[in-house]
Formats: sequence, structure tokens, C-alpha cells
Amino acid sequence: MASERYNAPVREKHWQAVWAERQVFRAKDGGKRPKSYVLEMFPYPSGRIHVGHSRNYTMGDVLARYKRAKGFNVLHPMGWDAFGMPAENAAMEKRVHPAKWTYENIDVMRAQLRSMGLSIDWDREFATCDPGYYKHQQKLFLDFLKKGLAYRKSSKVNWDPVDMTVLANEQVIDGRGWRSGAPVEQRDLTQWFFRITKFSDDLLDTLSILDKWPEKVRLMQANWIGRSEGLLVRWALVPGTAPKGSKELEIYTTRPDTLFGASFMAIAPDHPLAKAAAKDNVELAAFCAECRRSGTSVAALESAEKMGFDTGIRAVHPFDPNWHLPVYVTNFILMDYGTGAIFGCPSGDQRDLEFARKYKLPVIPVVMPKDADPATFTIGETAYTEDGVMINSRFLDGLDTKAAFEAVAERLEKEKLGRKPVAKRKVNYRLRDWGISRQRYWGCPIPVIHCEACGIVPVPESDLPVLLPDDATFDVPGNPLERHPTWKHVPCPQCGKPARRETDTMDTFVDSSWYFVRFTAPHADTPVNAKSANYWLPVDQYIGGIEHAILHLLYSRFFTRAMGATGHLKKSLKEPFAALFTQGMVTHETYRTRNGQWLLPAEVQVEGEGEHRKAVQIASGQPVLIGPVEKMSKSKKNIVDLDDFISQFGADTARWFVLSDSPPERDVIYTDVGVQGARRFVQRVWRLAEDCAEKGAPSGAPRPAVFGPQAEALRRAVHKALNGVSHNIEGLRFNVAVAQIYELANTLQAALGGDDEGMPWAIREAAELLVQMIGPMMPHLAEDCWARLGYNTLLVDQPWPEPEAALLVDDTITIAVQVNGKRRGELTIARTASKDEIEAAALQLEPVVRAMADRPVKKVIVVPQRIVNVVG
RNA sequence: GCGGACGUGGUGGAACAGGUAGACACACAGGACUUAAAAUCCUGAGGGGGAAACCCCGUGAGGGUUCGAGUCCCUCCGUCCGCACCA
Repeated sequence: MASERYNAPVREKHWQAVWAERQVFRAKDGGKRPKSYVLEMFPYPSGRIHVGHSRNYTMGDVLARYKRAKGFNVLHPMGWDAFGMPAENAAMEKRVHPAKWTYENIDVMRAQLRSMGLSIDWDREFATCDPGYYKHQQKLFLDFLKKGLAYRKSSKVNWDPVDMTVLANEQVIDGRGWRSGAPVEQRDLTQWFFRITKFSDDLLDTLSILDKWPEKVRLMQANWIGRSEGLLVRWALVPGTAPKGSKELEIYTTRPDTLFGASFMAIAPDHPLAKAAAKDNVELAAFCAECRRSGTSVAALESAEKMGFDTGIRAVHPFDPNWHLPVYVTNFILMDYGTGAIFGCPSGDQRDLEFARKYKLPVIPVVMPKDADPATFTIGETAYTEDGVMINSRFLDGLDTKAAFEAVAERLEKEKLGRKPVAKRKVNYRLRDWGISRQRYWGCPIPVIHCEACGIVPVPESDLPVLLPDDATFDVPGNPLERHPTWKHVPCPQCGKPARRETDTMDTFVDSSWYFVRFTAPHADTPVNAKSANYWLPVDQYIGGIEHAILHLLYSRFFTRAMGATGHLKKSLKEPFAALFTQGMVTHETYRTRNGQWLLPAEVQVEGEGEHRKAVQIASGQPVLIGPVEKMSKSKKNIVDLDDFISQFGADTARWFVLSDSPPERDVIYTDVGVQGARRFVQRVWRLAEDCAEKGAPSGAPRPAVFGPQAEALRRAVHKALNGVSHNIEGLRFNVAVAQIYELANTLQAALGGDDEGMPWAIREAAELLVQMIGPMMPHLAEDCWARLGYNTLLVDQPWPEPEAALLVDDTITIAVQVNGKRRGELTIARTASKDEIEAAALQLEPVVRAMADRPVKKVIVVPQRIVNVVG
């Protein structure tokens, strides 16, 4: 019996050094083995790694190690998503340069990740703030610019007047800047954009081939792209009612079938027609200003009452020159969707209905359910938005919704207003082009120069990278690049006259949109090495949080296409990530003092159970409020530091814990007892390996010709477990693989007492296979046990074992026997038994006879190898 | 409002493809070892009835399909997530 304990922290350091020295995880292009690119979303270097972060990397590492053992040439890299606001905030608050802050964090976090024993090829590491990375990003930008995939336009932005910066929508909370708390203004700014909408259809259509992506993510992306098919319809304006020069109004509709239910037109406050009309109408101008002020934040939209202002303008119904409809400016029409104008059909749209009721506009039912009576069908408080049969619609009456759509489209396409047709079909998208300008210092400079004479001039490629100045100041709000005394002043590359650098930097989502490409050749002097990219891409398994389901993944998909269009990637590479897995978070209780200060779990002592649980602050003895379980985050301090954890329990315990119990896509709650369980198992495996080394046959012992029944049973259990664990790792069902390993450990431990024929050999085999199975999950422990079993090779170099097929199927099996669907007994019978044999045996079973009493057997269902159901 | 997912013991969860529900783990109870504790090992356990054999009930609720439903279909309840004036 082993009496010592496994000293995880010490042994883990040892094995990490061995792996590093042998460079076992270095990936090389090419070779005979099939490739596998395993990638976890790279971290932002925020400071330190906590146990919450570790789950993502552990899952990727299990897969990477498994694939390696399976004979794949594995690429498993790591880097840093290193540009971004937190570094600048630190610069403002702590007077430390963003670069220094970032690189120091990287040093700390790299050491922490290394201590997890990840099978990373560290030679490929880079940070997106390295000039050696962003240089190539600037080159990509210039190529996008050339191809028209990058452009400048004026657009509305959220402007924080205190921090003097543009805010993303997520950074606006209740209409206020998330940092400054100042009310956010809407401003028109000229910004840089990527033309993601050029690929709208492709981005949508290709979702269907991403069969290894979660359905949920594909759906979210499809909704985000938001394709709709409709009709652009031009309405003439009644002369005399419209401002000079305004003769028509173009609207977008997906429901042209409801055209005869129209009772008003609605346009956005920023619509050109609204602006023109407001010139001569003070009240209207005031109304438009009011609409703009209420903003576009979510909160504002939710609370805003639907309001309209009758401009006095009248529009002519396309099918009836005598039918005139009022044109309202409203606060609920968006200028940047469709044409910023609609016709309102109150009976077919809830929002239009509410508007019509408020302004006493007609409500004409035009669609009714198939079985309704047109004489009695009316619209009450709810619009009828389903498909149905047309009524009150002249030539459409009696048609179904789809046919009516077509009929209207066909007629209006032939009608002429002026010289052009009244209507044309139009596919519309919710997706907008991607605004990438940020008025920040800590980002990739946009490599263009503004010249009064030449306009926008790209920085010559030979001048790349456009480096960030080291001596920026962060003591006042605003863009440090803009106020830097010299940086932006440069001669125009074309005419040589004084010109000005672009001081906007790129959204950090740009950095993370192609890093996975760069990993395939991180030292290449062009952005991409075609040979390496072609070899490694696409990423075979991508793992990360669901919070990136839309933006990051969509942007990366765009980049793959844009890089294809600019010749950096081959065009046949449609998708960057062949398989995607979104893992759940690690959550933890939160703790606060009476005055609302967050406390680390390490600062808190918790006692009692259930409702009697109480917590006190260790340092002060003061009571602590136990808050809800939430995702581990720095801001709420409900984190367990990885260094603390590893020095206490070791990396393998952390890895095992985050893989156990909860399905990987679901959240797992961090609890001390859960960790104890993982730690106990680490020790148990270690002792078990020792015991097996003692009681099992020596390594390399010849396989006995005959196994007794117990040894045979053990072997069957082991090979079945191996089969199950292999499948479950491949399917990323780590929690089930863990359970099967537990089960095997139990079986093996129980078998240690047996002295059956061939048992020592079976025990050795079982121990070896068990150790190999835990290898991807607890690699240090497995390596240690491998050595204890008498090997001087490295486990990490061993191929993944294959189960013996003969041991996976049993000769005799036990199947359940039901009477009228209720389980009454079981039957142990040869696996190959025929239906008749099974039926005969089942009918003789004592519990079956009893349950049937004297009723006649009506029918017997026999599903060989599964079940018997006697119906009586 | 629209779209989606989920609901299984005290707890986390398992159950291939409609075929023995509750694997495995945690917590719990009893026992062994120990002067004692820790650690470790063994045993028990969905609920109810019964001394036991065994019987009844049981996967959010109700209904349906089926020889058979946690799994498929319908209705409802609850929880979570995404989008949200998208025309």
C-alpha cells in the first residue's frame, strides 16, 4: 500500500520542464500525419488568470493532447488580444504606460498558463499590440482599402462628451457613458468602415454548411444578418402638399400584399423629406429635434411612446390616384433601415395599429384567417399578422398572402412613375457595415494620411508599420494621438506638402479577426504565408465563450472572405472555423461587506449549511453578505486565483475539476467540496497506479493465453471504458468521460483483490490504459503514473490505445423483460439468441408468469439485445 | 413583442437512435481502521407500503401517438439566453 502522497505542485513543475526541454508541442507544417488545428479564443491580458479562465484552455488542451495521441499533427497556439481600453484606463488611473501595463500582465499570465501544463507551441506566441503583428494588420487594411472593402463615411455615433470618445452601443448604459456617467450625445462623425455587407448573402448562406457549430450560434448570426425580401415602392406626392423639389417618397415593405390596408405613411425624423418639410415648419422642426434627443439607446427606445407629427404632405396610393394618405414624421422609423420610410397598415402590424388608434386613422382589415367569415372579421386590439386570405383588397380578394405579394409586385413593376417603374424587388439586411474607428491610443493605427491637396493617401507599404508614439500622455480625456504634439504631422507621401496622419485606431475586434491565420506562420514577413495557411486552415476546433457568438465570429468570417478577395487567403477557404464549441462559465458565490465592498472568496470564511450558511470576513471578523452565484469576474471579485489554486492543489486538480460534473457547454459552480473531490481523485489514481505496479505483472510481461472469468470481466470493463472515453472526448462530453474513468477506477480497485488466472496481466493492462485515458485531462499525474508503472518513456509520446473489438461485445447479455410495458424481470441469454429463443425463455420467467396470472399472451415484442415486452 | 434553449433524487448530472430512469460524483447515514482525528476503505440510499418476497407511484403540469415515452406530437406553467420600434 502506498503511504506517501502525490506532491502535485512539485511533480507538475518537473514534467512541464521535461516537455519544454523536449519541445514535444512544437508544431511543424506538413508531414504524413493529418493536421488538426485546435484553438481556444485567446485571452485579453487583463492582469491575472483565475480558475474561471482555465476551463476554456483545459477543454482545448484535452482535445489537443488527445488528437496528438491519435496521430494528428496538432497546432495548438496561444497569444494575446492585447489592445483595448483597460490598458488606457490603467494609464489614466495608475500613470503607467499602456504598453508596460499590457506586457507585464502578459508575462504574469503566460507563466500562469504554463503552470497549467497546456500543450501549447509557445514559439508561435504573439500579442496583437506587437508592431510585428499590427504591421501586417495595417497591410491588410491598405489592401481592403484598395478593394473598396474599407471606406470612410459619415455616421451617427454615441459620443461621450466627458471622455471625448466614441462609445460602442454596449458602452452606453441608460443613455450614459459607462465610465464618465455623462449623458451620451448622438454625433455625426466621419468614420472608417469595413464593407461587411458586401458578403451579407454569403455570410448567411454559408451558415448552413457549418454543421459543427451550435445551432444556437448559427441562428443568432442569421438573425443578426436579418435578411428580408420585400419591395421598394415609389409613391407620388400630391402637388402643393409637398416641399419644393419633393415629388415622391420611396418606401420599403415586406408586405406589399397589405397595400390596400394602408392608412398612413411614416418617415424617420432624419429622412430628407422630413428635413425639407421642417424648413418651413417650426413645430415640425422642434418635433424632429425632440426625436433625435431621446436617442437610440435600448432604454430610450423601450420607454419612448410612439409619436407622430402630420407633415401635411399627402402621398398618392400606387393603385388609386384618388386615394391620398397623410405623411407623418414618427419617432419609431429608423433612417438606416430600408429607405427610412414605410406605409402603415394598421390591421396587419401591431405597431401601426397602435399608431392608428392614437391618431384616429382608419383600420382596414385586408388579411383574415383562412376559415374566417369576411362579413364579421374585424380587428380589435391585436393586428392580424399571420398569412391568410385577402379581403377588402380589390383585385387581390380571395388570394392567399404569397400570391397577393406576387400579384402586387408584378403589377407595380410594370407601372411607371416618371420614367421608372413604381416598384422593384429588394432584399434588405439588418446587418450594417462595421465601423472600426476608435478615438483611442491603445489600438492599431489606421495607416492613412489626410492631405488637403491629395485627399486620403494610404501610407506607403514601405513605411509600415505606422508605430504608436511611445510618449503619449494620458492625464486628460480625449484621444492621446490627436493631441500628441508631433506624431500626426507628416508630409504627404504623394505631394510632400504638410499633411496629417489619421489619428483613429482600429476597433480591437479587428485584431482578433485574423489572429488564427497569423498563428499558422507567426514569423512570416507578409501577413500570411500561403503554404502554412493552406496547410493548417481552417481551425478544426474552436472553443470559446458564447458571448462572442455574434460579433467576433461574424467579423472573423468576414475577414476570411475579405482576405480571400485581397489574395491573402485562397478563395476556396470559405469558413475560418470548421467546428465551434461554446463552453460554459465557471461561477462562484459573491461576497460583500455591509457597506457594499466586494470580497474575494479567499478573504471570507463560510460556515454552516443551507439556510444557516453564514460568512465572515477573516481579517475583521465582520459578517459578510452572501450574494448570488455569478460568472467569475474581476469586478465582483468572486474569483479564485490560479496561482493560489495550483500551489495548493496542483494544475491537474484544477483541470479535473473544471471538466467534471457539469456538461462543458453549461456553467459549472465552483465549490470547495467539488475541488476536494477532484483532489481526492488525483491522490487515488496515484495510489492505484502504485498498487497496480505491485500487484500487476511487470511491464512487458507476455500476455497469458487464458484469462479466468474475473480477469476477463476486468478486461471487458477496461476496453469498454476506453471505447467510451475515446468517443466522449471526441464529442467534447468531458463530464461523461470523467464519469467513465471514475467507474473504471472503481472496477480496477475492486479487482485488485482477485487472484484469477491471468489477473496480474489484466491488472497491468487496466492500469496502463487508465493512465493513458487520464493523460489528456491530467497530463502531469498521468506522466508520473506512467513512470511508476515502470516505463522510462514519456506518456505524452504514446499513441492513443485502441480497444480490442472482441472485448466490446459480450457473449451473454442481460435484457429487461416487461409485461404490458412494466419491467418485471430480466433475462440473461446468449447475445446471438434468436427471437424465438428469447421469447420462449422470457415466457418461462417466474415474474412474467406471475404478472400474467392466467391471462392469455396476446403478443410478444422481442427486440434482440434490447428488450422483451409481453402483452397480455 | 419576435426567436431559441432548458425543466430528471438533497445537489451537479447520466441515459447511443423510442427499449431496465437515476450511471458517475458531491452531500448524507451506518460500519471498519485509529488512543483520537485526518486520510483511507466497506455498506446503504428516488418516494411510499411491507419483516421479507414483492407491490404501488415517479423525469415541471395535463393530454396524445406507441407493445413501450425522460426521449416524439399538442396545450399550459416555470427558468434562462439572444434580438428588439427592422417596416
